[in-house]
Amino acid sequence: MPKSKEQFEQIRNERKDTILRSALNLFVLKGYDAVNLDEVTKDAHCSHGLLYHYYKSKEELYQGVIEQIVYPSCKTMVECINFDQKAKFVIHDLLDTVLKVLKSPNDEKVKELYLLLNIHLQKSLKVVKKNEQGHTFIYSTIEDLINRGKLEGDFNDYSSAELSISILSLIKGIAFNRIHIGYKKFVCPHSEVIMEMLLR
Amino acid sequence: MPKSKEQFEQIRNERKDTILRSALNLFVLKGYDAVNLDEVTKDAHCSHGLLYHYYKSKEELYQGVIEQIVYPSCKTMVECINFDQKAKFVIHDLLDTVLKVLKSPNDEKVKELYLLLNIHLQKSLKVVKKNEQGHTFIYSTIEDLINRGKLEGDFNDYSSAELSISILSLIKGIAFNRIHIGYKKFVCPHSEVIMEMLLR
Amino acid sequence: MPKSKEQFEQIRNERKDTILRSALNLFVLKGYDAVNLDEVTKDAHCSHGLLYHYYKSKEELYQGVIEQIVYPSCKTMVECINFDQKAKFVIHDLLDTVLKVLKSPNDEKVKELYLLLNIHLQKSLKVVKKNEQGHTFIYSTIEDLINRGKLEGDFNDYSSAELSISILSLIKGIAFNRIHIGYKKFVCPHSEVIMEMLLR
Amino acid sequence: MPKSKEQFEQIRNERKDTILRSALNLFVLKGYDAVNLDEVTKDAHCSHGLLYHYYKSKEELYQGVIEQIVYPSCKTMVECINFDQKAKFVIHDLLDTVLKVLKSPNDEKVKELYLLLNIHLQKSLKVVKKNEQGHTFIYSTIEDLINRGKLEGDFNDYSSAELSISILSLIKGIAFNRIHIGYKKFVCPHSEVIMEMLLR
DNA sequence: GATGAATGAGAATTCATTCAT
DNA sequence: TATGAATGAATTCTCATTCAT
Repeated sequence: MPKSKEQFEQIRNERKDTILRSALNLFVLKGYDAVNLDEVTKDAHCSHGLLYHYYKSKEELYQGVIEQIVYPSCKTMVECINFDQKAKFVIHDLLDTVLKVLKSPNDEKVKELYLLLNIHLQKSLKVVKKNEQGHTFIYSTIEDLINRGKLEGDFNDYSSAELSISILSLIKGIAFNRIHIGYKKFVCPHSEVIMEMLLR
Repeated sequence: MPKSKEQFEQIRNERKDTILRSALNLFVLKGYDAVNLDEVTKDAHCSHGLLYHYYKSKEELYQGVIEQIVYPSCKTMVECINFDQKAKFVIHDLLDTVLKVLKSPNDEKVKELYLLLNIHLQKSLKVVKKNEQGHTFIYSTIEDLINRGKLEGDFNDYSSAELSISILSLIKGIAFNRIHIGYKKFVCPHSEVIMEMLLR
Repeated sequence: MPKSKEQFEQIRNERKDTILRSALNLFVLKGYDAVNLDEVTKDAHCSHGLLYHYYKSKEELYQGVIEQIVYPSCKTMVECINFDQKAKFVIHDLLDTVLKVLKSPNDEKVKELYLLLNIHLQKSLKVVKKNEQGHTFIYSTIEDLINRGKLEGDFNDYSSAELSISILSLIKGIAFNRIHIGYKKFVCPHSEVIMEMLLR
Repeated sequence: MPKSKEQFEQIRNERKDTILRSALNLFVLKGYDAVNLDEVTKDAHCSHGLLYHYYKSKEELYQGVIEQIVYPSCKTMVECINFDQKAKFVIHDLLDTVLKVLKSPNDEKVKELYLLLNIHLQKSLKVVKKNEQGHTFIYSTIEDLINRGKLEGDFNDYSSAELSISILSLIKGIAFNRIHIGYKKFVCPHSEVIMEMLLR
C-alpha cells in the first residue's frame, strides 16, 4: 500500500529543508563558487541524486535557499514592526530587530539575514538578477522612511540617498563581521550609535 | 641589438603588472573562486605559460595582487595623513581620503581599496591568514584613535570597539556599493555623516 | 467487494499496455538511448516502481515493445495477404499494405511498422541480436518472392539480392520520412513506382 | 623560443582532425546518444581536457563533425558532376557517384555520406535544426532535376515529390545497409535499377 | 499492485596546472 | 622570456535502478 500524498509531501519537505539548510550554511560561509555539492550532500546526509531530484542545478539550489528560506524568514522578522509610528521609531525598531538577530547566538537567523543583504554578491546568477528589484526595494523603503523622518522634523539635512546607503552599508558590514568573526568575538553597536547619523 | 639587463627587467615588470592588474580587476568583480585563469590571461593578453612563469599558482597570483598592488597603493593613500593632530581630525582625514577615492572615477584605486577591506573574504588562502594581523591592525588603529578622541573629549561614550567596528563596516559597505553599482550611480555619504556616530 | 482474478488480470494488462504504448512512441521518436524512463513513466502516468514491476530493465521494456506490440501487429498486417498468387501480385499487395499504413493518419500503426523495420538500429540490445534472424527472414522472404517472379517471367534480370535490398531500403526510408515529417506533409509514392524497379 | 603561429595552427588542425575522425566514426556506428566521450578520447588518444579545449560540448563536437568533415567532403563528391547535361544523365551521375562510394571499401567516405543523409536523426541538436534547410535543399534539388527530366520527355508522370522522396529514401536505406552490414556482405543495386523508377 | 523517494555509478564539463618547444 | 597545446583530477549533472511502505 503506497504512502498517502500527505506523507510523501511531508517526507519531501523535510528532506528539502535539510538540504536547503546545509546549502544555506555553506553558501554563507564559503560563498557560492567555493561550495561544492559534495559537501552539501554530505552535510545533508543525502545522495547527489536526491539533491538533483529536488533542485535541477547548483544555481536552483541557491535560488531555493533564497526563496524558500531567506525571504520568508526575513519577512517574518520585519512583520512585527509597526510602520505607522513616526519614521524615526520605525527605523529604530528595524535596527533593533536586525541587531537583536545579530547579537543572538542563533546562527541560522544570522545567516538568513546575511544572505538577504548579500545576495547580489553573485551577480551572474539568475535569482540575483531576478531579485535586483527586491534589493532596490529595501533601499527605497529606507529612503522613504528617511524622507518621512525629515518631514517630521527628526532627521538632519543630508541627502536621503546618502543616509540610506550609509545605514544599509553599515548593517551589511556588521552582519559580515558577525558571520566571519563568530558569535563570541562579535561586538555589536547599539542602534543609538547608528541613529546618530540620522538625527539632527 | 640585444636588450640590456635593465630593458629585460622593465619588460618583466610591465608584463607582471599587466597580469596583476587584470587579476585584481577580476578578483574584485567576481570573487576569488569565480575567477578562472583563462580570463586573466585573455585580459592580460598573455599565455598560461607566462602567468605561471611569474606566479606559481592562482593563490600566489592573488598574493601578488595584494602585496604588489593593494598594500603599496593603500600605504600611499594613508601616508599623507598627519597623525599628530587631534584624533577627530585624523579620523576625519582618513574618512575624507577614503571617500575621495570612492567618489573618483578612477576604478583602479577603488578596487585596490575594496580589496584591502575585503581580503579576509577568502579565509582559506594563505595570504589572508598571513595578513589577518594586517586586518586586525586596521581595527586596532581605529580603536586607538577613538580612545584618544575620547580622552580629548571629542567622542561619545559608546565602547570604542563598537564604534570602530561601525566605522569600518560602514566604509566596507560603501566601497562594496561603489564597486557593484559603478561610478555613475554611486551616492557617497559625507564624512560628517559618519562622524556623527562618534562625536558627542 | 474484492476484485476477481480476471479483473486484476485486466487491470494488469491495461497498465502494461499503456506503458508499452508510451515507450513505443518515445523509442520511435527519439531512439532508444535518448529516451529516459522518467519520460516514459510520465507519459504513461505511472510510477517508476510500477514500470520496474512489469519490466526488469529498460532493455526488457524495449523487448516488450517489440514482442508484445510490434511483432503481433505486423503479423496481422501481413496475414491477410494471399501468398498463393503470382509473386508480382504478392509483392504488390505487400507494398500496398505497407503504403496504406504509412498513408493513414493512424500514427500508432505507423510507429509499429517503423520499429519493425528499424529494430536493428540498436545493435547492442539483446532483443535485437535475438531477432536478427527475424530481420534476415524478411529479406529472404522478399528475395524468394523475387526469384519466383523471375521464374514466372515478370521481373527483370538484376540480381534478386540487389532488388530485395532496394525494395526494403526504399520502404524503410519512406517510413522514416512518414515518422519524422508527419502525416500532413508526408508524400507517399505509389506502389507502381516501386514495382518499376522489379518489372521487366 | 615559442612555436610559430603556423606550427601551432598545424598541430591544432591535426589534433582536431583526429578527434573529429574518431567522433565521426563512433557517431555513425552507435548514434549520438550512445556515444560517450570517453570512447572518443580513447580512440583519438587525447585527454578529456583537450577535447573540451577544442569543442565546448558534445553537441559542438557533433557540429564539428558535420561542418568540418561531412559537408566539405560531400561537396567535393558532387562537384565533379556536370549539371548541364540532360536531367536523366545528371541523376544517373549522382546515383553512380553515391553508389561508387558505397561500394568502395573506404569506410571513411561511406560514413561521411551516411551522416549527411542522416543528420536529422538527432532532431534535438542545434546543428540539425540549423541545417534543416540543407536537407530540404537536397530534396528540392532532386525534385527540380526530376521536373526538368519530365520536360525533357525522359521521366514518367508520377508526381516529382513522390519520385524524389523515393529516390532519396532508397539511397538512405542503402547507405544504412552498407554501414551496418559492412563492406563484405554489402550488395549494392545498380543505378539502372533505381532509374527504372523514373524513366517512362 | 502501486507509489515516488532515494541511490550511486557513470557521463559531461571545468579548470588549475604542466610541458615541450 | 614566451607560447598555447595538453593533462587529469575534481565538479556538476543524469539516469537506470532499488527500496521502504
